[in-house]
Amino acid sequence: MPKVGMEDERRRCLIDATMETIHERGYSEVTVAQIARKAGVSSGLALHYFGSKDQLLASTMHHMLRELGNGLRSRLANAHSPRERISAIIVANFEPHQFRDTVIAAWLAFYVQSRTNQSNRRLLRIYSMRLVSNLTVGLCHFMSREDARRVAEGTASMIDGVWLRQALRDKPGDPETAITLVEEYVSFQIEQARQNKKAAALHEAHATPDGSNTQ
Amino acid sequence: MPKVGMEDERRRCLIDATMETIHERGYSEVTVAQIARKAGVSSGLALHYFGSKDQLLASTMHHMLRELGNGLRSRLANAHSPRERISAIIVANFEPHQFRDTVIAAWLAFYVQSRTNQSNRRLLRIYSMRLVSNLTVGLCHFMSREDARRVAEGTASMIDGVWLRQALRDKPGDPETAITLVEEYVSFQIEQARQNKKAAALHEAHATPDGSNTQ
Amino acid sequence: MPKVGMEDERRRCLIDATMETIHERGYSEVTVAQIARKAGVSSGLALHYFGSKDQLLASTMHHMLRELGNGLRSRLANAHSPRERISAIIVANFEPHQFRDTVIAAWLAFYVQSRTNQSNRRLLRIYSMRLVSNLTVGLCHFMSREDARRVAEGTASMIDGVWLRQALRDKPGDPETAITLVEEYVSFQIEQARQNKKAAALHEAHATPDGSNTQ
Amino acid sequence: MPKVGMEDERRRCLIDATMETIHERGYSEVTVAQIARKAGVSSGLALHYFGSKDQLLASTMHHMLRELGNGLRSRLANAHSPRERISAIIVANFEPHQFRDTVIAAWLAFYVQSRTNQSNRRLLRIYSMRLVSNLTVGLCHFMSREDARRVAEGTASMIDGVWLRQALRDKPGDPETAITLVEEYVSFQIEQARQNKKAAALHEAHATPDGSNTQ
DNA sequence: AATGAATGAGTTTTCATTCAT
DNA sequence: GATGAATGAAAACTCATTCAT
Repeated sequence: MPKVGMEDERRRCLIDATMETIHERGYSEVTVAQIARKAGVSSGLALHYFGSKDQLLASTMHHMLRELGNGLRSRLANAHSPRERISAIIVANFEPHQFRDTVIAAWLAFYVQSRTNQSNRRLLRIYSMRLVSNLTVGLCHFMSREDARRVAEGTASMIDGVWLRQALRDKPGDPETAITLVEEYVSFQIEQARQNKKAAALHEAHATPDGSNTQ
Repeated sequence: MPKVGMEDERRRCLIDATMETIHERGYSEVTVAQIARKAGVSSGLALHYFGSKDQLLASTMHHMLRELGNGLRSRLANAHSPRERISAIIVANFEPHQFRDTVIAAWLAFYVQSRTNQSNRRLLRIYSMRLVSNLTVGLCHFMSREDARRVAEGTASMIDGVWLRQALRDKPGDPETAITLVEEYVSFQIEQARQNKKAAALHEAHATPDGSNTQ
Repeated sequence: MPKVGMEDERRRCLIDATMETIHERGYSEVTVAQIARKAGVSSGLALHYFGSKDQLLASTMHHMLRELGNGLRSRLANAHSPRERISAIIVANFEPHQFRDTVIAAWLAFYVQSRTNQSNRRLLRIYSMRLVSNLTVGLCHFMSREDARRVAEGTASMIDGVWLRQALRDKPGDPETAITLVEEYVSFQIEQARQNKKAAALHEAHATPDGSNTQ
Repeated sequence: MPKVGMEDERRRCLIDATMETIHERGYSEVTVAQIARKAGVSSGLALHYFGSKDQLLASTMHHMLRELGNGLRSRLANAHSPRERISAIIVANFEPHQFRDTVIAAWLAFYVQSRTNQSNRRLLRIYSMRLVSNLTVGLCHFMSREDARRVAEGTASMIDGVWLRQALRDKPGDPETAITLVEEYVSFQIEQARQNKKAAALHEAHATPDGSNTQ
């Protein structure tokens, strides 16, 4: 009994089923038949909607990136200072809906698999660069551009590392703890930058009390 | 062209070929035939030595864990203070031989795949717990056990995250940069703990002006 | 060219093809591809229906046992005396549809192969014990239980032996001749039992001239 | 350490190992490696001695036929009457050395497999025809040639059937019981023939009291 | 002579994809 | 649109056979 407008729901349903199947069996063991069964449709229909297994997988990754992007965008909309923007980015990566085992499993699978899949790789790098770039812009308010880049990279590494380690845990992930861990790293770096600046200014004052600028 | 006594060399050769094939094609696209071709042997021989594709993959993971463990052990042997031991653990994770694209690719593949493979999972968790435990022991010299645990987890996350992100880079990884990033995190945490302790002591002094130390 | 509702016919077709392939090539040379080709389907479909080669072979044996059982049951339904029941059992084993080269070849293959296959062995023993038990019940009307057992075993041996020898013949088997051979054995045994009984009765009469019968 | 005259022993050893392997795994599961391992030699040597797996199997069958033939010949040498010769043939088929599970298993395997192997088939038919022919010659002393053929065939069937059924039993076969079963069949047939002849003679006497012979 | 490492042809099995219904 | 029967290409795996040692 075909219904109008069913298609979008079915597609969504198949994408969810794809993530769950990756979670349950692992990326390399996923079959179209399993996904279709979990989605409650025939394997023929799954292929009909997405064209091929590869395209179904690619669409799933697209979907996940879009969800993450949407979350980030809405978090950023409510951030009104550089520091808040940095936190918004971190929090967006541990949104309860994202930081679930199913999503984590799918996410890592795509992450690793992207190494050898050009089109997925491109997508993921765009996302990843945007993340680092957003962080860098925020951090630039507190430190040199060079340092900001480095700290942004460190922050991104820590976010990704927390995800990766969560994948092997038995207990569901706790966004709070994860956020605290990353926030702490950022805060230390900002504080350190502040102290360095102060020290530099002090040293400056001592070295050139006549007000001449050595830089 | 059978040769006697070649078995160990051949096994090693096949394990290397497995890592390279994972690197080149991705875990889910690996076939025994490709591995065997790269190792310069017939697919029959690969199966003969390892029993099955699964066991070849498992043996490869075993091998990688052992290599990493050996490196860590020899680094620890030369570390003579708690702080040095912490650094030794970090450095061991970015040993030039380990921090190569081929090894990184294989490593991540197994990491993610272990989520759905019980025996691999067990292996990896043992390794992972030992890493965090070693770090915690070292950090306990500078902070409370609770904090040490948290910082050790953060350190491990950052190490894993750096690996993960390196997997998607085009340029070969730079151990120096990676080590610096992680070391900085640890140093900040230790420094922070030192300051907290000092502050606590100061506060204590105020509270008990007679100079007695209750802790 | 998929058709709905074909499954049962296809399964039956594959089972027939299995018997024919065993007949033509011998059990140890049978391949799924040959069976599928003979049945006019792809090897994938054969596996799809039966799960594995082993299960296809097991299903074929099941089918043959069921056919034989059905034949026996319908023959027994029309038998109205102990002697007729014995004959019914014998005739059922040489039903023209069963006593064909193809069926004989498959039958013997399974028989011999069951020696080393636990689940097939169980099936075949159940059938074999039922056959001997049925014969024994019938023969008990003419002789002691002990003799009946022995004669039943002899009858079964002869039936199986006739099948075995037919397998190596060039000419198609002749049910008539086969039945006569086995019937003759049974008739002799029954006749002998009758004579023994009479002799015993006579001897009894001599021993107890008053005519009383102690038996 | 090659020894002169070892070859024959090795060949014999491999043939025994072949029979045992057939017994343990079943004809269709036999591999050269298993046979060689059981014989305590390398698979290369097994092939070196026999040329190929097929030839090793064929040699094993040859060997078994020769053993059976030798046994029969020595039994016949001690038989001094037609009736004794018949018994000798029967007994030879249940010689304790022959009527063992290992030999039975191998024997049946070759029997069934011969259906589709021309050279084995030829061998087996020669043996089988000789058996029936020997029996027929013996039985001709007691009945018409036509009846003798039929009874010989029945006897052979019963012998083969007893072997076949023994293959599926758990308990080791009992030659005594087997021999009794077959002997009984032969005795009945001979006795019956004797009675028929007497009846015919009697009837003859009545019908033609003048002594004329109607053939 | 004897080994067993090595091969590669052949077999089972899986699964994405197609297509008649 | 929707199904799932059917295919066939590709993969894992087995094993007889070869051959350097």
